[in-house]
Amino acid sequence: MASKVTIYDIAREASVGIGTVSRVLNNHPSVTPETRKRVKDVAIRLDYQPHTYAQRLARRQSETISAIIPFFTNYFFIEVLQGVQDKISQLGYDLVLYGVNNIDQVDSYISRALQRGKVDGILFFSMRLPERMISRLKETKLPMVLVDTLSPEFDSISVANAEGAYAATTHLIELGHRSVGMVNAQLVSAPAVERLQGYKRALESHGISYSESLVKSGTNNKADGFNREAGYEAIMEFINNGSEMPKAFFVSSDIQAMGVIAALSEKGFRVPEDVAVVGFDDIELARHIKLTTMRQPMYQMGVLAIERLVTRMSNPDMEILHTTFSPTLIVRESCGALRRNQN
Amino acid sequence: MASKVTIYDIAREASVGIGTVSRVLNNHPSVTPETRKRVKDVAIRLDYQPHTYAQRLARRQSETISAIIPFFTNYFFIEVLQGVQDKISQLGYDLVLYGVNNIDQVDSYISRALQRGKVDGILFFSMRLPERMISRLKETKLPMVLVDTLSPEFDSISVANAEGAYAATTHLIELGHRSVGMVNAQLVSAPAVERLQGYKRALESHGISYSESLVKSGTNNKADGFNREAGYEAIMEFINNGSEMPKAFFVSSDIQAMGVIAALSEKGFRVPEDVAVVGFDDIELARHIKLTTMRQPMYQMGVLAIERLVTRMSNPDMEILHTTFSPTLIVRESCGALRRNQN
DNA sequence: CTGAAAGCGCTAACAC
DNA sequence: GTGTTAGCGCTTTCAG
Repeated sequence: MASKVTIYDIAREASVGIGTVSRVLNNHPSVTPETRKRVKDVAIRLDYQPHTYAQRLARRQSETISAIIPFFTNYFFIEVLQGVQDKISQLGYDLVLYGVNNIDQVDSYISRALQRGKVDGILFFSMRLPERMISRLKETKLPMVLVDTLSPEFDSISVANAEGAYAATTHLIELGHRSVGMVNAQLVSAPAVERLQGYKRALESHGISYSESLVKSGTNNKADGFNREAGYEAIMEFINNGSEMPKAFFVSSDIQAMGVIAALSEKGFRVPEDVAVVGFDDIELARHIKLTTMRQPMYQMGVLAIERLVTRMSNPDMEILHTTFSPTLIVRESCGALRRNQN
Repeated sequence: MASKVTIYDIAREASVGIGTVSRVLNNHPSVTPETRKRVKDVAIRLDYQPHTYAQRLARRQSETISAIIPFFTNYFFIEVLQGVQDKISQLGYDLVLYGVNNIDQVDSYISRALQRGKVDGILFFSMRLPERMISRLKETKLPMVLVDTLSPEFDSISVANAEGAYAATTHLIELGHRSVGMVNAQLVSAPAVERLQGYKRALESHGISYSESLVKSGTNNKADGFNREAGYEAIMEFINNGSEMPKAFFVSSDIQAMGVIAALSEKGFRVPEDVAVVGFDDIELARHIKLTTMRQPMYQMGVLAIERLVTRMSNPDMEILHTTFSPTLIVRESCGALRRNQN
């Protein structure tokens, strides 16, 4: 029998008014210890459970946060999501998930999250925020934080792409490489642009001149070029162009690095002996294929995203904050550093 | 300014009662076309949005489904989740996600989902349903469907493990192998038991006698032995035992197969030339490492899970249904079949 | 400190 | 057809 116990039942059994019951249940101070105990006992005996939606309606608060995430970035978001989930349930909030399989769903999900009273805040992941939505979002004043994407109008949590690319490239240079190429994603993507900058800067700081012919992207633009095939194609371009193969590559994502390595070994280049490779992201896969890469603190980013959101909720006029995390270099075998050390 | 428009505002502006407004908004038939239009126009002009929780309270329906999923099965659930999400939003429901990072969270999440009126149904993934929860679940009569796990008391969607194992093993046998071993997970896991059965049955049907010494598990029991290290260890056991290495392996999961292949190549066995391997799951990784495996129709399972749940919701006394999907063999390079064909 | 009463915004049964 | 009214279950004044 589904418990249909309401505060009225408790009030009757405990011979008090519903107001008192409500106070007890919400730990309101002004209740005598005696009545408090009496009410509590009855509540437990009756196995009372509050009706979530009645509370939400009366409190004018949803205790719910929704996350709009692209399912196609898979690896990244799943780890961030774990941080989000842990923090969110620690706070007693609910997480309603809007997983985007198709970019067209974004608008409708935003609209849904915007329904009056529906959620207290939104987390928006990895996608460009549609221009036409910004004003609506601003109007409703619904707190939102962006994760892995940017907009001057909203708080954001992201990763220092340029810095990470700088570190990755520098690592390769310090390993003795003077000829380091880059396999990048499409430049429509902000992270791709930033990672390219970091790469250039690293070259520059080490007195190596930048050569456009050493950076390739592939043509497959699924996920803005952050995909395995694009990595594969990029290497093939080097080969088909007859250009000389660099001795090292910084690749803008691990998943592309997969393709890079496949193409390389298909063409007889050994990694890392002939060509060293460093990726970006540290997806779970990276560990398995022993890829040296830049790790983003994904779980932490999730946790912080919720913390920031909650802060914003209780402090709507707080100045907008953009936080960027520094990725850390994870040295595995694909860069050749370990082997070198052993000698 | 956040729209605070209620049906009262609409009623006033359109000079009708709130009942009529509600009827129009809910497409109730008994309203004149004229008033219907008038009300609709006002609603649009005022940018009216229903208050979700007021509706849920009044309708005694949450239009929400919650999914309790283990985050540690990563690859599998994320694909299933896409099916779940697509179907769920097509039905206009909300998905509240309870991601389990730690098995202890299960009880508390179930309790939360069980809160009066909170959700219309639950999807429970991949984990053993805690015994002590079964009676509570039954009592509340809240519809629930299990995905990738079983209990006689609830509807379930799962994969035909024995059948898949049979197919995988048979494939190896048909490739000419008479000595095929199995690397299995821990037998506390139902899928592991079933996959072992399928393996045995395949041997038997092809007149090959089963030998216990050909199946190993490794000792790492994280995720019930469905992990990379366990696969690695299993192969090492073969080597340390001095037992002869089988020429082919059926491995109970792709992630274990990763470890198997790593161990094999570390010990100088080439895959598939020296040892053929077939996995199970077809996680995304499998494609990258060219692993032959048994594919589970994950997206479809997600879609069906929601369909089943919705059916159960509108038909509580329906007989309990257990659906099993047949996995399909995906031939890639690790089994040696492709190479063979080329000859 | 506590009870009564007035909402929160919507649905649905009931009259006319 | 349409307006009125009574809830849905809880929170929160407002008296006392």
